[in-house]
Formats: sequence, structure tokens, C-alpha cells
Amino acid sequence: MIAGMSPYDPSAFPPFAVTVDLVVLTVRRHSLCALIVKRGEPPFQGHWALPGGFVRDDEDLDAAAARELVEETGLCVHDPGAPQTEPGNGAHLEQLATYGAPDRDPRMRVVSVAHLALAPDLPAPRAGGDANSARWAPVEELIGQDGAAGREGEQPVPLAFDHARILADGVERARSKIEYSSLATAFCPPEFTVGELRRVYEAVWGVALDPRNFHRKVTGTPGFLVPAGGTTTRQGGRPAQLFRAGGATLLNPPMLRPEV
Amino acid sequence: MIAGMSPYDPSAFPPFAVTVDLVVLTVRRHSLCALIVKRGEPPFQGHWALPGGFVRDDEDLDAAAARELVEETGLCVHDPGAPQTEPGNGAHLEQLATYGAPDRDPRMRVVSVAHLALAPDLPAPRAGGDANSARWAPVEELIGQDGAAGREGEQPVPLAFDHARILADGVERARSKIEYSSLATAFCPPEFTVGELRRVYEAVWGVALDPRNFHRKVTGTPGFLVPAGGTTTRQGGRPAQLFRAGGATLLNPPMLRPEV
DNA sequence: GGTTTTTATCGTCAGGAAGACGACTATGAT
DNA sequence: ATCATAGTCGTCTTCCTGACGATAAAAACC
Repeated sequence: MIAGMSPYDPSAFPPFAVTVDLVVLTVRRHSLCALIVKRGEPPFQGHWALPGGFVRDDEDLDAAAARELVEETGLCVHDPGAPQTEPGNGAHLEQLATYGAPDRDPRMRVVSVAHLALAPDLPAPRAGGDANSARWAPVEELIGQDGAAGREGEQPVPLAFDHARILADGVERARSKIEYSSLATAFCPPEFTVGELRRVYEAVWGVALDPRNFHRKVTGTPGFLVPAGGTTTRQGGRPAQLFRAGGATLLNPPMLRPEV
Repeated sequence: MIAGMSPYDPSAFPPFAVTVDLVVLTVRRHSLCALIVKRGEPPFQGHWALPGGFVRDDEDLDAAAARELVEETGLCVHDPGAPQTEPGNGAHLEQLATYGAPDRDPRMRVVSVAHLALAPDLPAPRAGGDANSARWAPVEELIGQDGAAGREGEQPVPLAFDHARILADGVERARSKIEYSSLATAFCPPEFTVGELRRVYEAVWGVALDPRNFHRKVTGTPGFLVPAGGTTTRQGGRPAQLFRAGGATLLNPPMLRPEV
């Protein structure tokens, strides 16, 4: 607000509530998982939902998303201004899309600016202040698209509001974006092996990749990986070289996702 | 709103105004142009800005964008629900991003959901109800990134609010999306030649493409183009076969944008 | 200790796609 | 008739990918 400039006539536009919702993704035990929280108040009390909350009066949208991310997971956003993420143990955060159907919240008009966060595997989710509990759930349990629904009798958990749609859009964004960017490294710890990075791709895409061709591709792309010096054997088998994410953010030519 | 469900406590969240802003792009005389309107009221009275307006109380975000598009240009959105555009003489419309910095409007808190519209060349812009005038402006006059700024003494027109940023994001979205989708056909009339489609790519990317390789690529990609039957000579030279956009929306492998 | 298993890494080869560019075709302009 | 302009078909080389053999270095097992 600037002094001396008259505000809008409040009757000239309808008031909205603006929230941020978070699609927080990680890779746990070979599967892509999303963070969901149990709602403690109506509507949808007791249902699982994406974490989120109201945007404050003096807060930018990205700042609100980063604040909610810290509140729900303790994760810090790695590089708030940069367009792409870098290694670090922080998370990658980017705006996803905005959802504002008139009836998406039964009580009033709410516009939600969804954000996508990618994080390395975390010890355990911590419940935020306004949620009874939180957990990581494999995305195929939340959105039945891989035909994996019904496996072992697991029925999809219905998410509150339009959050299943938001989650599906976020997953699709992640799946497509690791094709042409180095974003998959956001799922990895600061130092990682080629095999660990390959398992990220395999989990996010739900496919098996040839280890030899994958190794050739990622090590042959300039700027994608830089040797961190040292090896690890935490996966068993022959020790693997440790890498750090390089400065390159765009992969050209892209990593090709196998046909379904 | 649902009867019997109590509304939010209005003091629990700050009220926002929600608007839609439009990045309407077309190709005119070999250059990528954006629709801008002259503001008739403060703030930024007399400055050029992107068309847009308030979202109504019972209106979805996409519906508001489509309504503004009709009001400003008379263009109808081709297929409101489909994820991609098809030929038609309507426009392609998709959500771009949301901008909500606390100080982006000096009078109050406004969150703008920007949308991107791609349209074939139109006869003439018609000024909407709330704009004194409207015109197509080459994007390099509005965002100085191609080094074309200052050519012939044309200084960039400063757009109101954060609209230069929004326009730049929209242009970048269009430039990248025509790589891997058939979206470039949204800039073409219902029937078009390979050469016309190539000139769209050249205008949007600002590069020259080899006509022979381009022809091989687009005609060799299944589902991208379907012969419409008939030829035209409106470009001079040998008559060219007319095509219509095919059903394919994704180009795999993508059209490669030459290195800068 | 020896063998098997697991994972990592290097190499080879065939097929597909793209860039560079030659050649030919069919119109309008002069 | 000649030229300029645009469209269309080929050729050749180069690069990248997918398929897959082979080797290397650790842990697990007997």
C-alpha cells in the first residue's frame, strides 16, 4: 500500500482467501512418495490432505510456500531466487499451478497457489502445528494411474478438496521435468552415486533403466555431475564413485523416458 | 458455499483481490507480438499493460481468462477442457503462473493468475470496455532480451505493474513449449502450409531454420500434420500443400531449437 | 579360502535422427 | 524467355541411443 493512493472500492471485486498448498515429493524405498497431513478441523476433518495454509498479509507467494515447507518438514529451501535447485540438503521449491474453482472449498471462495517441493529422503515427517499427523505415502496409493491400485488390497486414499488433482499435476511436473533438467538431483543427498541417481529416475518414472546406458548418459553430459572424490559402498557391490550435482540445470539432449 | 457449513472467520485470513492477466501472443509480419492495452485509470494511467481483470465471484480461473480474452480480442477458446489446442480459428489458452508479491499493486493486495493465449494473426485488435486502446507490440520492444533493444532507436515500452516479468515468462513458455508439442499450430489459421508453420517457429524463436530439414521433420512426425487437400500460392513461388493440425499434441522426438 | 551375488564401469555395434547441403519443381515477376 | 521465390525430395556425415557383452570390486555365503 502506498500512502496517498486510494484503495480499491471494496465493492468492486469479490474478496478471496489465498492459500498455498504443497506437493512435497521424495523417494523412499524405491517409490515416489508424497507428504500428506491429516486434517484436524472441518471440512474434511480426519481426511488426508496436502500440507498448506493461508498466505499472510505481507508475504509473497513463494515465501508463504517456503514457510509452510519449514513448518511441515523442517526443510529449508535451497536457493530461493534461483530458477533451478542445486545439491545441498535443502529442497527444491517451485510454483506449480493455481486452483480456484468456485466450489473447491465449501465454505468460501479460496484460491490455492500450489507449489512443488522435491526433497531427499528424510528421517521422519514431523507433524506441523495445525495437523494431527503427517506421513509419506506412495503416490500410487493416492492417485490410481499406474494400474497399481488394488495391489494387495490397498485402495487409494481419497484426499480432501481437489488435492488429488493437485498431486497428480505435481507428480506429472516432476516426471516430465527430470527429463530435461538436473532436477532429479534434488531427490539425492549432497553426495550421491550414479546408481542412486538412477534409482531416483526409476522410482519417479516407475520403469527400469539400463545401468550402463544411464551411466554413459549422466557422466557424458557436461556439467551434470562433478566428481566429489571418494567412493561409497552403501548399496553393496563394487564401490561407486561419489558425485555432486554440477552447475548445469538443463539437460541437452534430454534424458529419454522409455515408452510405456 | 454449502448451506449449513459455517464460513471461515473473516479475521482468520487477509482478503485478497484475484485477477487474471493475459499474455496473448500472435505472429505478425515475421515477429512475435503481444497484445497490450492502454490503462484508462490509475495506477499507471496511460501506461501500457497486459489485458486482464477481476475474477468474478462465481467464476473459475480459466473461465475468467476466457471471458477476458473474448472481451479484449473476440477470440473464442478452442477447446476449454482439452489440455492442448487443436487447429480451429479459436485460441489456445492455458494457465501460466500466479504473481502475488505484496507490493505489486500499490493500492491493495492483488494476486494475479496469468494465462497464456496463442492466437493466429487477427485483423485488428479491438479495444475492450475498460481500455482506451489496444495494439499488438513486438515482444522485443517490450522485453529487451534479444539484443534488439535500441534498434532504430526503439526504446522498450515499460509495462505497468510486473507485467514485463509476466510477459517474459509467457514468451519463454511459448518458446519452450513449441519444441515438444504441436502448439505452434495455434499460431496458424485452420489450414496452413509447411512454410507458414516454419515461419511461426522462426518468429517465435528468432532464428532461421533450414526449410528442407524442417519439412522432413514435420511431415515425418506421425499425427502432427494431416493433408487438407489442395494447395495455395499465397506466399509466392511454387504452390504449397495445405495441411491441418493432426491429433498429436506431443512431439517425440521434439523439434530442436538451434543453439544461440 | 573359494564361490556366488551384487553393483559399478568400460566397450562394441546397429539403427535412428538431425545438420549441411545438392538438385529439381512450379509458380509469379520482369 | 529469364529470373526470383518457395516448396519438395535425396544424400551424406555425425551424433545419440538402445541392446548387450565383458570386466572389476566389494559383500554374502558355503
